[in-house]
Amino acid sequence: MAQTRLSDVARLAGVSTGSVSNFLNRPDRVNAETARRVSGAIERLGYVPNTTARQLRRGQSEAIGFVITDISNPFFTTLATGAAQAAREAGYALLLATSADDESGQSQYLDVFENRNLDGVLVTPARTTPNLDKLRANGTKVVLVDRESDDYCSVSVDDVAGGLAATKHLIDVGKRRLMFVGGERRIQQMRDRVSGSRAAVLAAGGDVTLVEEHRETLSIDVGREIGAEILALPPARRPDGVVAANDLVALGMMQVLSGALSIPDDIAIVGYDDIDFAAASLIPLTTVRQPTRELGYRGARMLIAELTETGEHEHSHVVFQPELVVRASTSRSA
Amino acid sequence: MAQTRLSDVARLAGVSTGSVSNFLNRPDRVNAETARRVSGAIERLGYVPNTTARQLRRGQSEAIGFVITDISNPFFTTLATGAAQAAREAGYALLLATSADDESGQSQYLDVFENRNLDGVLVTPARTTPNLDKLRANGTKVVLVDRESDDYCSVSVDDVAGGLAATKHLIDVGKRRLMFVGGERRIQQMRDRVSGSRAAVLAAGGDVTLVEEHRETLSIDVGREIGAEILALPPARRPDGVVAANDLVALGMMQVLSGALSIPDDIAIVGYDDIDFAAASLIPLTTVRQPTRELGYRGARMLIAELTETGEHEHSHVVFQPELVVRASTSRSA
DNA sequence: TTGTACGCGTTATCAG
DNA sequence: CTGATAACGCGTACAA
Repeated sequence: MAQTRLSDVARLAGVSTGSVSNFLNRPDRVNAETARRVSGAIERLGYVPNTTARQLRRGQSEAIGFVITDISNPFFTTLATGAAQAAREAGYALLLATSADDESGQSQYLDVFENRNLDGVLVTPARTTPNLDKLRANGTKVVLVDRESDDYCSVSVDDVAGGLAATKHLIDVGKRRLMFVGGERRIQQMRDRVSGSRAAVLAAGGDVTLVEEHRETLSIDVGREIGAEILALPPARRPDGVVAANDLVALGMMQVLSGALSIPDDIAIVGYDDIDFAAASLIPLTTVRQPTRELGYRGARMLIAELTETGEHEHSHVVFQPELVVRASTSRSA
Repeated sequence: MAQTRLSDVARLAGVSTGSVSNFLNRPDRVNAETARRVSGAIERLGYVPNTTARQLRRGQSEAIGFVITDISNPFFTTLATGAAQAAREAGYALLLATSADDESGQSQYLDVFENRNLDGVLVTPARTTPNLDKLRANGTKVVLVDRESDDYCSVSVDDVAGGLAATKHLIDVGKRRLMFVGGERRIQQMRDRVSGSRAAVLAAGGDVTLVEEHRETLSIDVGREIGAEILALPPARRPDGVVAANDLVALGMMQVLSGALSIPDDIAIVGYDDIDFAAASLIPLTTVRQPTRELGYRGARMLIAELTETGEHEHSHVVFQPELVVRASTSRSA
């Protein structure tokens, strides 16, 4: 496609390639007349610099990656929106990839980026833990989002507090037979939310019970399944309060349950994340709000800071506090 | 940092760089013994080829781009999922970008990719029409998704049929005072849906009326606004049937309306797209289903085909038919 | 079959 | 401030 290159511009402008490059990258080092001519030539030729060559030369891509483990969950896309904004502001490209849980069951996860020599990646909790150390050894910076670790920079939310707040709220509105619906126990995040939930139950004293239900994935469909299971139970054994580990399951459960039971009277439901659809439900969903966009934004900022900083790097950790948003799914007055 | 390179592998294996390269790219041209040693050296060094250099040399990136105009709309993420799968299958990377409607009001749209020398991009309808011709002149292939044009390959859905089906359905269930809620009229897609809707009204004869409401964006919030406006109307002037141009607005409207009116008796609502949340609503939403994932998948396949084909290119166009999915928001029996 | 050498388009260094 | 030139890491003729 006969790409017009730097040297073409130089020739047309009657200057050297060095000057064109300078004009592009350090405009202050080139005199006005030269600048004018170069700029004119670029215009006339419709020249667009070749990023690949620049990358090769500079040894960096000015691009960061973010793999979305579940793109159908608005929580992750909101995270991505925040990250994208930070990237844009800093002149970085954000390479989004969807995690490939392909047929073989093999999750490719970060392999997608293995090759694409990004300057850094944002990593969220997932079933399959990628080999972060290998990535780092290859010179790629890593920042953990919505997850903590001593070995990496991270931005996260206090999940123990979230689980606790959700559960305490149910107890406060008079619920006693509680159920916690969570995801993979392997994910630290899930363990934290559960332990917050347990702590709340413990603090409430003897008459509150908590049963736990864990599923591999937390989707609307899974929510429907669990809802159906609850309906199949004899009424006396049904929970009267549910803490769901994300809004998707909560919404799915609520759909099924609202047909047969009264929400929040017979059964109250708390979700997690506060995705847009939580507030938009016909019975608005009480949920634990995470500063989702902010999470993505700060994570990306942190990553870019690490990329541009000189000298020794010190891992930093930001922990946000979640906020319980009370709506009609747990409270008549909300 | 000190990235291990091809020559390091060559030295350790005791062969030339050419042989290592051959081993990597045309394994058939290298003898077994050499292959063994190269492979061993790669293993030992943890060598990963530098994609940037390869790109520069080969003049292509094996990456395609897709910009999501509204990442908070699951319709687009589903589209992306389909495209991602096709890309993955073909060994391409899919670069997702979120369209930057930044503060300045300037939509950057495809500019994000301008520089990143992708082999091709997938383009969806948007307020700002990017300069596709310029992109193409630069050697980047373009395929339109969910939108048609003679000058580019495209995958789309028959929007006239969709608007018609939705509207006819409302008329069939006895609605007479219809309302169409659409987005920017500049977008061809919107015009098509409206004209389908009008055609249905016309076909129904005299006693059916249709009012149109157009908004710049079609979000849950906008749906709530319009819902509130409807409630503010004197009952006799309220529509009894609404066709919304996407599920988001429909869901937002339904939330507000369901508080004061009976759905579908007082007012029936049809959405568009069939995102997951349409079926998951407490009153499941009747909607016009688009083969969304398939749309993304086919678009990407088409693009990749164009990239790998030799000889003359012939633009191809695939048009899917939408399917009305009847649920409780328009029919008691559903 | 394998090795050598050159070039992809850019940036950075270093004289001038 | 500008120009020449050497890398960046890899792929591929071409020669051996």
